[in-house]
Amino acid sequence: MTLQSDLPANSSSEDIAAALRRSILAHRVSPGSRLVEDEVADIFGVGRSIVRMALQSLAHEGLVTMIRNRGALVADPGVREAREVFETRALLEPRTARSAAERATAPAVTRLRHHIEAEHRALQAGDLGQAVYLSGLYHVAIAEMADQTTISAIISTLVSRSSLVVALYWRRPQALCERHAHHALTDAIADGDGTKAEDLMKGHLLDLLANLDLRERQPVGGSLRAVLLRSS
Amino acid sequence: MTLQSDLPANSSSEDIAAALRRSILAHRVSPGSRLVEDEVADIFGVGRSIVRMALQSLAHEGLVTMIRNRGALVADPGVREAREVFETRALLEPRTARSAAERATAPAVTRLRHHIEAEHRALQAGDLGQAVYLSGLYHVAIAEMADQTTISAIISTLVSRSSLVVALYWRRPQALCERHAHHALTDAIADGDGTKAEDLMKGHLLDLLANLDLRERQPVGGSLRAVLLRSS
DNA sequence: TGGCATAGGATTGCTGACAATCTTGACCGG
DNA sequence: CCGGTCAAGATTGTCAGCAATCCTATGCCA
Repeated sequence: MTLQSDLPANSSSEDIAAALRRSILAHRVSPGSRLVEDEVADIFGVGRSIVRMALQSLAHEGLVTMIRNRGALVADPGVREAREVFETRALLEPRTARSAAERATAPAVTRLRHHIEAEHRALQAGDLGQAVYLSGLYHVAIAEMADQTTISAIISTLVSRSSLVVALYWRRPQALCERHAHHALTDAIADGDGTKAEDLMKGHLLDLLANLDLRERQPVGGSLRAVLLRSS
Repeated sequence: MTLQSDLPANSSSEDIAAALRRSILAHRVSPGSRLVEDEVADIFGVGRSIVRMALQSLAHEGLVTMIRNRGALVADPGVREAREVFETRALLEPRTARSAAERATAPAVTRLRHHIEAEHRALQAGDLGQAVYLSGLYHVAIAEMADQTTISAIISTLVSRSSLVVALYWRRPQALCERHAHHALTDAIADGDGTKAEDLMKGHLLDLLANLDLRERQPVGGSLRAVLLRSS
């Protein structure tokens, strides 16, 4: 496991959860990897109880799977969950994009464009994982513009899980569609055109789902033994 | 704090969380009440770590608010959150009801009717809290019929939070509308009429929202001191 | 060789104790 | 009488250690 920790020395469980989350969403640890409590605790320089709390948080978000007496794994969503996550987003995000457009402010739109730029830079630097992570932040930023904390929180976890799904099922290495979709959507929001924003978001999500390769797949990772058994 | 514990002696954190959840949803503990770790631990005969995990679970569900160094309170949603919870349900549940209708099976419909009967009995017994709890289970049962675990889980937490909202903002002591709405909805599902089920669910949720008294309200509960200060 | 039992190591589950923090109530000066 | 300060009690936060559990690998036997 290679987690860059930025050494916050003694940090709270939320700090640890955030650091782990970033690593998972940016695909620096792959789905199915074990997250051993002692190991994580040593990396961040904290006790195991802190790590346990952080892992439980991530488990509630669906980023980590905890199995009793066996520990925590980075979640490894199947095709069914992959589909469900995007279907749920399709129910929530279009309407939310409309609300965001209806109450768009100049600084908020600027923030959206900065998100897109950062994502673009990551792509050009070849860091696909980081780009996916930033792309998720863009969607969360829209949800926050809509000023509905409840929906915003739900979308945030769905976006997180989408990042795992993309790590496992994404078909095309370079997703050029992304950039255009986000640009067009941002323009609609900047114009305050709620209907257009709603439509664009809906199309964008369907597009993402269509670009997944949702064929049944053997669960990846797990123990080394499982990997070797599978390759034989 | 009066929590009936049914004494499962040494139970897991999920058992404790479930017991606490029931007590909260059935309005046996009021929003704003403190949930002291030692106290809960004694009631259920377990250690504090177990209780901590259970409380953290409930916090993630939005039923409990945890404040660092100050402990856990039963959540006390404001009018804004009340509205948002129902708005989110209005986005998710109608479509889910349609799916449920489209794949309805006879035993599942029977289960729905049993839910309604149980709710009815609770109402007649005068246990409004229990009735609200069972009414929530009815909605969750529909979500489960739709066979979408992701949406189902989200709806489940939203329904839980709705129960808190009802405890705080419900306008009319006897909600007769409920029974008719649930009956009609069940009929539509039994007939496999997805469109009708979707419409009925939408109307039902709007109806619920309309029956809330969403005027700004001083936060209830908390410390006794806060209560007394407010009444002066 | 292949299947099965078993010992060893690794990891998690949990408890008790102690430190850190907050609340409460009394005290004191104005 | 009022406001502020401070100590005592209550409660949470964290850690270290031990027990329980599971995985792995070795050895045995057919």
